[in-house]
Amino acid sequence: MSMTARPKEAKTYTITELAQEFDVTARAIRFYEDVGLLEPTRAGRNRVYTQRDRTRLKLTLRGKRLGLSLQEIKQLVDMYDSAVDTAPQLQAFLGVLHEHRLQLERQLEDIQVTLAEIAQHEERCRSLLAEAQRREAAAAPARSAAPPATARRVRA
Amino acid sequence: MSMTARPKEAKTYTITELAQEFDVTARAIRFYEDVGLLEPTRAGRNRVYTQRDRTRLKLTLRGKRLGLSLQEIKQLVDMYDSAVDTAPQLQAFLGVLHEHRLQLERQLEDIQVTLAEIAQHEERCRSLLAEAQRREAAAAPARSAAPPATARRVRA
DNA sequence: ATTTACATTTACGTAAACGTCAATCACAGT
DNA sequence: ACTGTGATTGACGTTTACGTAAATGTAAAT
Repeated sequence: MSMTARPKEAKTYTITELAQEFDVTARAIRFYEDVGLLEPTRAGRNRVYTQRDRTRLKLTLRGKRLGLSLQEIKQLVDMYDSAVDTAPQLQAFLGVLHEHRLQLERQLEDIQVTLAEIAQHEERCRSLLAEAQRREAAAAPARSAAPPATARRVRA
Repeated sequence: MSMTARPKEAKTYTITELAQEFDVTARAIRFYEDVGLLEPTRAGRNRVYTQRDRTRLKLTLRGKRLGLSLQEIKQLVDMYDSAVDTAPQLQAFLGVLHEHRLQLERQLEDIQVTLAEIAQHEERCRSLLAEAQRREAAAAPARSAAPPATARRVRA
């Protein structure tokens, strides 16, 4: 029986593994540790990241894509896996969640508006392009074997 | 007849008007001018913003909410109201639009995933809250006239 | 003619989020 | 024992996006 599977020990990651998986630099990952977002253990000198760290890194990068600061991300992530049980704590948590949701909903609106605008631009662009190609066809009549240079520069 | 309406001259804005309308500082607006996002004319020393400037400012702030840098915003906004007519230009434009759309779609996914997670957190939170309130009711029996202090701290 | 109240310009300051060395350390291969 | 190869640790540098303070101008109110 092969012994490659070790169910006892939870899967861990090195810094380069995480860096490659999420396409960030090791420097960035260490920086996230300085900020308090990650808390890897050590194997001698080297960092060892747990599954929890991996998840928090993932959430961190998602937060960044959404335009949050590392501090904001830390607040949220910390809340998300901290144990709250008293009523005031829970109320505060709900308040933060509500705020976060409102912000995301505003952002969602921004995105949808922008996507609609992009669709319009694309449409206009394609019609202008068709027109330009008609002009070109009229200017360079009857040459189907060797296509014009500019037309070849079109990317797929 | 009142002469407050002057259809000849297009509506313009002062820097403070725009600052108030969009809730940003005048400093920020001037900074956007340094970057090349706005090009107000002058009335003597003072800046005069056209409708076009207002629109570009609006787009700028929306871009910021989406996490774009001012440089990225400038590229996009410049493209959007620049006149392109040659085929290669149009192709390049379409390429940029495509990239922008891909990024927005990724962001939209991030947002939807996060909103779903928030909904879960809220649900769990409310159930824990209900439980906490049951515990509290058991600990402080029969006191409906003067509600307990902690329960009063709950925000609307 | 002052005072008041903004708007502008110039310039330095700053917080965030890393990048970029340089030096040290540790271990694997030869 | 020597030599990479890669991780770590300072420490300083950089870019972005303004904030903030000081000096100046200027139009309006008293």
